Amino acid sequence: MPKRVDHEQRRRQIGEALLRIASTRGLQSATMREVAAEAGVSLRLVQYYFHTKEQLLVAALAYLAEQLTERVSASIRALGPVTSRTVVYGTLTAVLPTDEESVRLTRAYTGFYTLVFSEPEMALRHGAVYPDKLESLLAKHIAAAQEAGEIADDVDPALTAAALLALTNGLGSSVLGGQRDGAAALRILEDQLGRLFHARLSRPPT
Amino acid sequence: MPKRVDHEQRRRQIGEALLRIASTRGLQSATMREVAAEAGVSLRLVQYYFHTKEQLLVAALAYLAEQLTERVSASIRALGPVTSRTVVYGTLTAVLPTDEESVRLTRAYTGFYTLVFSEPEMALRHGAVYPDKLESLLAKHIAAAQEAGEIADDVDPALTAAALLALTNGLGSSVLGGQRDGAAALRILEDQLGRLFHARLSRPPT
DNA sequence: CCTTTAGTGATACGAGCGTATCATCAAGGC
DNA sequence: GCCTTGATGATACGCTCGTATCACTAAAGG
Repeated sequence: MPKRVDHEQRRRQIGEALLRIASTRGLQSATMREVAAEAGVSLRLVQYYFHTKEQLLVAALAYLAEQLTERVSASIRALGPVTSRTVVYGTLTAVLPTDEESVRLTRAYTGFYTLVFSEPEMALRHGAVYPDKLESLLAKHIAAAQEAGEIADDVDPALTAAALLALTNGLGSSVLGGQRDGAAALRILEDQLGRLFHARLSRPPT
Repeated sequence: MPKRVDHEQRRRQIGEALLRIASTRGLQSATMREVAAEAGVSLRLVQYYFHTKEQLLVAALAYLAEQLTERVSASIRALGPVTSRTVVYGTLTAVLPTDEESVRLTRAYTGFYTLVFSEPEMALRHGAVYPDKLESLLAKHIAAAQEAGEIADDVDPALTAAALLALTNGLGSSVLGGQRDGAAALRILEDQLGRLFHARLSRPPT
């Protein structure tokens, strides 16, 4: 066999070119030709490694999920010792588009998310319901914090986890839509989180 | 002048055909030809009333906003006497995709919202930042409920209004994405609203 | 009556898209 | 040392899109 090039590296190179386009010009302008130009390769090469555009999208989404989970765990680690509280804070703030990297990730992710609306069949062909895992993870840690007395007893962990995730997604959309900046969104999220944690302490019976 | 047809009615007929497509097959498949077919007219007629597609989109968005505000006020009215509490509840639950009509409206609205991501210049050419007005309205009524003792004093009306709106948008997206159904989303929203209102009463100092 | 003009229809154009085709090149196995 | 086969490049095809063009109709005004 000739040309001993690393296939996986090439696929990554192309896949991340698509992500770069998705996070700047939007996923809808990530055409095969644009991706090829962004990756610095020929159109034929993109077709060679990904027989169809759908395959390319799926691979790129996998790379994106990889980057996202890495960012989330890094954000948790940065908050010091791993507690239920740091996991919840770290997870949600990592997803929120506050700095350049998270804006990039959120923009790309939103592109794929909206793609599901327009092409539901494609979403069915591949499993990948990422947020569901996050939600149960959050619910678990909320319940744990509840047992530790950091969260009021009458809080429903499942409902609250879903609410926090939906809140964060909604805030992210508003940031991307230019309605507010990342700092303002973070303030809103932290207000809600602060109200949830230590609810017993900060809420006197006045 | 010949053919005494009502121009505004014709424009509405075409604009609502676009909305119908946007809420079923998605806004991206609302091409000029599809809209013409859906409205039961020729392509030329669509071009006649809307010189460009952008004009058609803008007009359709105006119709959609009209329908949305009407639904919101109807939802508030249905909750009985108009109080700050019913305004907040009515507004948010009206936006949430729980029944067939709200699913239609939310789907169409989401289509336009995602269009802003891909075509930011178009959003700049026309003002129309609908949610900002809603947010200040909610903040006003939260502050009023606070004065009436229905909401805890340490709640920040502006931050909370933004959070509720973002939460509702996020929940709406999750419903449209098939992550949960409208009833589940409503449960999550009502849990949060119930926790906000009567915070003093339902939160014993235990 | 017939001219003007708003309304309507069928069709064409150029661009961009995903995908397919054809030819070429380089490296190992016999 | 050729020949098989994986890797690469240039180009073409068929489709759909928004938009433009050309011709035709019918009703009001002089």
